[in-house]
Amino acid sequence: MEMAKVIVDVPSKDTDRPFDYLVPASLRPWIEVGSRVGVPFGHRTLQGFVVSLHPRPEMDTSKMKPIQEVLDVLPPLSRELVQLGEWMKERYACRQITALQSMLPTALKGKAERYISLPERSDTPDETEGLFSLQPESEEEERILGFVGQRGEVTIQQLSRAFPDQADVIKTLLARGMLSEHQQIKDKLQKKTMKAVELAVEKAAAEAALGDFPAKAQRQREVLSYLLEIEPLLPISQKELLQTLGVTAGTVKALADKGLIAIKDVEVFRDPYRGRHFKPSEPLVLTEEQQRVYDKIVHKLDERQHGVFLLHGVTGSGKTEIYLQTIQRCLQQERQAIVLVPEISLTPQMVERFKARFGDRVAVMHSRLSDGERYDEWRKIREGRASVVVGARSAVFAPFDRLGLIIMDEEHETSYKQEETPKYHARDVAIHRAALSGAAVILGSATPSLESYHAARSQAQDDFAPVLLEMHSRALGNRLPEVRVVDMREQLREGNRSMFSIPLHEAIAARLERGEQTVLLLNRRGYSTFVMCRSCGYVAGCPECDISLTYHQKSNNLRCHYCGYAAPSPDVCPDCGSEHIRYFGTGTQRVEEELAKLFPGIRVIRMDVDTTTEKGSHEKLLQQFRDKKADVLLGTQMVAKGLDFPDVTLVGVITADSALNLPDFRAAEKTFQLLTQVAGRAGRHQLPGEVVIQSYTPEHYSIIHASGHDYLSFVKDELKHRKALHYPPYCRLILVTLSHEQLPLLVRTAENYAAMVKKEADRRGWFGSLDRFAADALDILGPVASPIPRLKNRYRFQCMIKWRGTMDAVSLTRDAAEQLQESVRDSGLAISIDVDPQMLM
DNA sequence: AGCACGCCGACT
DNA sequence: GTCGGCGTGCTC
Repeated sequence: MEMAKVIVDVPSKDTDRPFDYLVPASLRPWIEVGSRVGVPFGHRTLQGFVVSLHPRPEMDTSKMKPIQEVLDVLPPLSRELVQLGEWMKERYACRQITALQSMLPTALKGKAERYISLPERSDTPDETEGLFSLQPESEEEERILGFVGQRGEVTIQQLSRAFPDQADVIKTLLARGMLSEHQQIKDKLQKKTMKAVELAVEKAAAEAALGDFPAKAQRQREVLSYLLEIEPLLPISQKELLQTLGVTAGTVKALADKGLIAIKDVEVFRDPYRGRHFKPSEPLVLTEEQQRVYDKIVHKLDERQHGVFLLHGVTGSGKTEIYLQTIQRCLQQERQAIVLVPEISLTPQMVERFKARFGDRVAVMHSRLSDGERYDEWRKIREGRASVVVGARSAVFAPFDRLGLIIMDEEHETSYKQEETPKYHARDVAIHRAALSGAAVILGSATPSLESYHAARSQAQDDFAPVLLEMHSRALGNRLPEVRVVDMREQLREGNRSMFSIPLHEAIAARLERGEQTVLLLNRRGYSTFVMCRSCGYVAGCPECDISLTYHQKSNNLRCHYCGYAAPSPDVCPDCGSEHIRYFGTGTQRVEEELAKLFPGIRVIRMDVDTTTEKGSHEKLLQQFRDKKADVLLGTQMVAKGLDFPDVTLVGVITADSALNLPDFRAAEKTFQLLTQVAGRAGRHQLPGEVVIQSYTPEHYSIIHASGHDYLSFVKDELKHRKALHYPPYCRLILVTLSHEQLPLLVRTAENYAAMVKKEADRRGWFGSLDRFAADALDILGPVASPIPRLKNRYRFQCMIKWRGTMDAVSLTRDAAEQLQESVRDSGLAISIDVDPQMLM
């Protein structure tokens, strides 16, 4: 019989490998590489993915179990995606099942459902027959058997709801073979859930139970008294409970079996969405510059070979039209295309441009879709009803079978890096996926990441290094806007203490007079609105995460934006009792207030996390601005992205350098990118544009070069710094974060870890300063406390590994982590590995 | 991750 | 002796 290798849905070290199963002849026609199957695993049935098929296995098949069921008519993964999963496992040090699961909509994360039924009559007597009675021995048993017999098949949940406190009787019936159980995978077509725990009995009853608990059940007692003590109004997360009390899931389950507590699946969140209609559009005539770029890409498409292009084009140079026309070519070849855009710019206007050109053949994947809607879009792709997908990061896994082109717009955006496991970068995944299917990749940006630009310029004999394509002029022939940098220190010296400099003030006034519009950007990165006491310096912080709480005006409370902790905003200082406690930071509200003071009657639309949380509010605000219902659009980063309004002739940046001093080696790059993006918002049409940038460090090269629209000079300066300090693109990084509840143990363990990595690298002759001219080099920095030193009651330490060369540094760090996990018996230790991290703070 | 197995300390 | 909690190890 044929056999299949299957990756099962258990994300742990021991099970992170294929398991062998027999392929029953009856299922054979439905099983391919990439099929989702239900397989017996230990005492349960699990979901798994077929990663290979073997017609005539040479190994011993006697111990193998057969695949139990096939879950889909069309395999949800292609051979190529399965291969991509293997690559991700090595590249990002994640579990293979985690990589595969991340490619699919959550609707396809099936879980076994346990069904109870009456056993089939068999002629051959069961061996248990002599030992047990096959007749019901009590009225209770009779009632249960009757209930099951009447329905034919029931779930455990139904049965235990109908017969509460009869778990033991049911178990006995199962053991005697009078009831039989089978498991089947059921798709989770609903929302995201987590296991949560709550008391199942009245408080008094629980306290009573606590009293006459067996002395032995110490752990259970702890759990129960903890629940009584904190008295949660809602079920609390099982995971957190286990971490807090240092108990195992078994203990919690024992309590649940006793009926004292209940374990439930609780919905985490959900949000709906609605579609729209689109006017058709025709291809535009390309400029000479666009045509040259187009020809190069199409040449590669026609070869049907893997190729990567870095399309560097100034804002307004018409990159989108290049995307549209290359996609058209790709479709003519009967191949399919993926368009990746940053989550934040995946607006209806953006989608409209693609739908207008390609109609129904466009599927859209964005994070605001509900699981059900996302599943529908996914099926549209899988079943061949769509041949173009426009989507955020995860759309790179769209289940096309004849992929010809992957486009990544705003290639430099950090949101292409997934911050949860698997911590992949969509750019790298895109390039590797394209290599597997002979597709072309276009990375487009006005401000390419230094990694991509450096790779393109150095043109190593690496297949994956992009070919550089440049567009220097705007498609409509208009000029880039004038940029004026205002030195805010000088303003202060001249006695202007307002957050608006005189030039910006005058420029806004002029726009108001002429009936033109203004976009104001508040670079809030690096600022937060925290609460501080001006008498004693007390700052309200999160009790579990050691970071300051953020003030939210709408709800007048303080929140931790890492763990979600919320507390009412204090009226008096909790430390010294002073009333001089207030919130600090340059919030958009404050700018709005000041604008109203300076320009009475000014109409402002404010766009920030507070005003755009509601579904659709983002688009609504932009539409109002487009309809000229306001003079000023004021916002954070989100106003810098891809917006295109004809009457905007002024862009003001309130503080350009607020992010420059952050402990992040990409601070200058991010500042330059943001300023360049936002400057590109002005004067895109007939009216000439003006940009005013306010800065406290106007001499900084990122600000000087942004004001001169001079990407090349910026790159030159920035690369000098990167080279001197050994940062990407001159080396690669791996960030290893260790966390534990106990600080001393954590520190010891982290030091151990660094020593282990050092020792192993040394053994291979890699370890040492990157200053040396060795081809293979590795340095490890730390351990040091993480930028977030404590999160959800766990201390965090990190090591930064810098490396270059052809070595496998990822497996080195991963192996060391696993070795360490084994040596520290305490399971409370968590180690996270982030390959090529984006967020360093 | 779950679930059975088996060790070992508190009860009849 | 035996019941049951809780750590250990395995899953094709």
